[in-house]
Amino acid sequence: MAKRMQKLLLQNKLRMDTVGGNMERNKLRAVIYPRTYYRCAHLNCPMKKKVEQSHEHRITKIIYKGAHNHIKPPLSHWVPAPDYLENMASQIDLDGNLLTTTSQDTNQCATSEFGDPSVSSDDEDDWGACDGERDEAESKRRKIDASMIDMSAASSGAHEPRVVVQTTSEIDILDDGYRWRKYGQKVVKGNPNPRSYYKCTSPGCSVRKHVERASNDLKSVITSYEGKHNHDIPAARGNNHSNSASMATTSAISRPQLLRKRPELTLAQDSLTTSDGFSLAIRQQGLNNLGVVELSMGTPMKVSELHQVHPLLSVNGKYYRVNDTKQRTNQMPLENSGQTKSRMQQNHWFITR
DNA sequence: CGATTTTGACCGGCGC
DNA sequence: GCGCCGGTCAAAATCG
Repeated sequence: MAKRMQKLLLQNKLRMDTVGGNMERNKLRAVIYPRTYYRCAHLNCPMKKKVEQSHEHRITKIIYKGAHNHIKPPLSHWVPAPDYLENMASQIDLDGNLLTTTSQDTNQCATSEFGDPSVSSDDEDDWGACDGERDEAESKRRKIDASMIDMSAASSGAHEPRVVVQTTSEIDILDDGYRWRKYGQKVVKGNPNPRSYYKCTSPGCSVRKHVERASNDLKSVITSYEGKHNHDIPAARGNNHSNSASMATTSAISRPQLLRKRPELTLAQDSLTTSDGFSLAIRQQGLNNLGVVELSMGTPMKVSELHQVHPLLSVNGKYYRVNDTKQRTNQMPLENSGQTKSRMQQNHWFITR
């Protein structure tokens, strides 16, 4: 115990010693890993998005921050954060949203519009804090993370981007439908809150995630997923300790109960064009600020990536479990409960509840 | 008793 | 070359 306290104290000391000089590091990183910053075009909507790419224009990391505070508009999704805007181009991002512009990370300070006090340490320097007191260690850590991703992507061309989900919650672990085994816990520099490491328990599946609370906001939980599941969502087990990391620290609701509350949402193809606008939100009961994937009229949507890492989604505030049914080709039976049913054009998607 | 968590040790990359 | 650091391993402990 004393040894751990000593270690924490040492880390805090190091943190104090190494603040400053962070701007230079970030500038260097921006050159290596250009970023694109977006915010929702809707008036006063706090939803933000950050896309990090390698030089090969491969998306290595996407961070969603906040949640939309409005109903999905018929068109338009994201606009570049104005203070980062330099170059303009068209692209479609990983989750299929049509991005009308891109911007390169110049590491400039954002305006107060992006100075959301709830922003975690992972975002704050990028989205608006820029106060010169950013924690160097955190910056370094992010640099290392991005380097690992990008190096792998460059060498193999097959590395999946890391998906980072941030939420405000007293709950640590997102119940994403998969089963995880904790294999480590570490106090990382710049954050007194320990980071927990999890592996997917499915044989042969190498997906990992880590979970930590933001250092500057104890209510903010950052979950990073790495890799793609090569299997379906495991069936709910009996009333045992499945997903015990989650159950132990989060919910009093048993897992079978949770699953019963999530009707099926079936994915028939990766891409689709919607005839009606709505949003898919990575969400969990009691949690509000998880990543959001938007669908709007006429916009192609690719959710296979997200499906691989986080299959439990909500549609317009209702909970769904996403199943990849490419093997099953046709639609699943509709589970008519008398509530809303959304049927996408051309039978690509069937959403039931 | 099997599954999972805990936790100290270890490893490899990186910066100085 | 050394030390720091994040990530992982693996034995012991704990849980259900």
